[in-house]
Amino acid sequence: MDNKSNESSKPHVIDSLSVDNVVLGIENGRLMVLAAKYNTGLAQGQWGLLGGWVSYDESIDDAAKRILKMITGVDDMYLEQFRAFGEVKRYPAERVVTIAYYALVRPDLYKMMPGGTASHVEWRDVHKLPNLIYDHGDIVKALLSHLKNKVRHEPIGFNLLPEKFTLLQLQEVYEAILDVKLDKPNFRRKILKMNLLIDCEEKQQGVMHRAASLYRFDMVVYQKLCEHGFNFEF
Amino acid sequence: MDNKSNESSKPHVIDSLSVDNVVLGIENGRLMVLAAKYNTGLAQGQWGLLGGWVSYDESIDDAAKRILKMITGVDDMYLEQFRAFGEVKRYPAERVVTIAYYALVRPDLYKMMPGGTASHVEWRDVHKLPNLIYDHGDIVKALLSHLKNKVRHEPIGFNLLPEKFTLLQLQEVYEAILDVKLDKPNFRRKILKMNLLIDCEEKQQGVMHRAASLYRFDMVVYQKLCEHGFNFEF
DNA sequence: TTTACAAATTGTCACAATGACCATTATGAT
DNA sequence: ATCATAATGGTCATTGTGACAATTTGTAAA
Repeated sequence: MDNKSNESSKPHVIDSLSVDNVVLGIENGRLMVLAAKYNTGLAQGQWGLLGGWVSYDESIDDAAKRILKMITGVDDMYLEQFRAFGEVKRYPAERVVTIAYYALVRPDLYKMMPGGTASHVEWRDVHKLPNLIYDHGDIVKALLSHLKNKVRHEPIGFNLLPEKFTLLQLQEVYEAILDVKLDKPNFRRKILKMNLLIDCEEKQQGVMHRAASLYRFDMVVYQKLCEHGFNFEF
Repeated sequence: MDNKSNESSKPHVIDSLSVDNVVLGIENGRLMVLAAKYNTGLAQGQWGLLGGWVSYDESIDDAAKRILKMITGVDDMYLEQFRAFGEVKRYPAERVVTIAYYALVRPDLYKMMPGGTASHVEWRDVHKLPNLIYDHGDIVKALLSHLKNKVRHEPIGFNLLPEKFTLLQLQEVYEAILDVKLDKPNFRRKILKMNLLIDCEEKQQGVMHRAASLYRFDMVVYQKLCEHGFNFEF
């Protein structure tokens, strides 16, 4: 967030430029976002995205990573730039442009260790968000709509699912993001035909019905599809 | 561009934040980009994109428009944000993050009136660009690759073609951006089937062969497809 | 041990979309 | 009239799609 605290680290930050990270994950088939409760500055006591100032001597990509780590303790998350938000009044105290980044991850994989400007960090259902500071609500909304689009042209799931997963789990990722119900047999047929998945020759464990086969992504194909795109209408 | 001149308009600009516009158009089936030759500041005498500083009291979108107008005299161009470029050393003199915008237009429609920091403005073939200042070459390259992708999911052409155009002209737009040859009958079939075009019931004039029918975009469908996307594999 | 259930998986079928072509038509120029 | 050049129309085999019905497999209750 654009939290300008009173300590004067002035020469080291660009005080008109911040970064805000939107970390998304799926829990029980619901799309969740990581929110931070701030304990200093303008945003004190309020919820917002995982943001902070860009330092003078780091790239914006590095700033996003550093800030994510500072707030959550998490180190190894792949962030992608979404876009800049630059309305004049978006930040109340002064003029601040922010660059939004996002990540798609598995909530269970990361242990949050809140630090820096945030006192808590929590997963929240994207459809039941509290009011967020500044324009962070708009950022989330814009990102969700961006993702709905993106999902149709690029494979996703690699970061959202465990290494080995069932077809239904993958389907649920799509359903959570697109917010629709899909036909199981047809989903299976289409996704299998694109050669993106490798059969692990293993079965799901501990379910009280017929166990599903486990699959993993073929990373070579995955990369290629990410670059060249494909069509996923459903 | 990120041209920090020596006049001190200091309190009015965010001196770590610039905007760079990439204006693209098609001329004789070739994709062209608008380049400016600067006459002040660090970039003096060199070619670059259409850039400048973001003022303290204008949104970044407004800054992009203002700067475009300052450099080219052109007022009514639709700009869309591409993304931010924020490597530490991208600008030599100090730390500057830039936000790239782009437009797709008809070159013949705009009369350039160079002004502000630029002495000339010229259309250049994107595949035969001179060396551009800073990371402007990278920005163009990244944008072209972004467009190749975008074109497959959203209709384009509205700003690139005259109001009334032939199917071949539209096909040439796709060919210029995708840098491939397409099959004429198949292109026709596919594009017509999506209900995006309205037959003007008019023929092309002044060609020395069978005249083609003229079409125009159905703006309602066009908007809808822009939002919801579609599949354009070819 | 049978039965009921839940979900995975396989299969079918009519229909639409695609890619690679070939064929026909229109029009100015020679 | 004939030619050159594109526009436009059509064929056809193949593949992809959506809507389902049918079958299989594993757990758990009767």
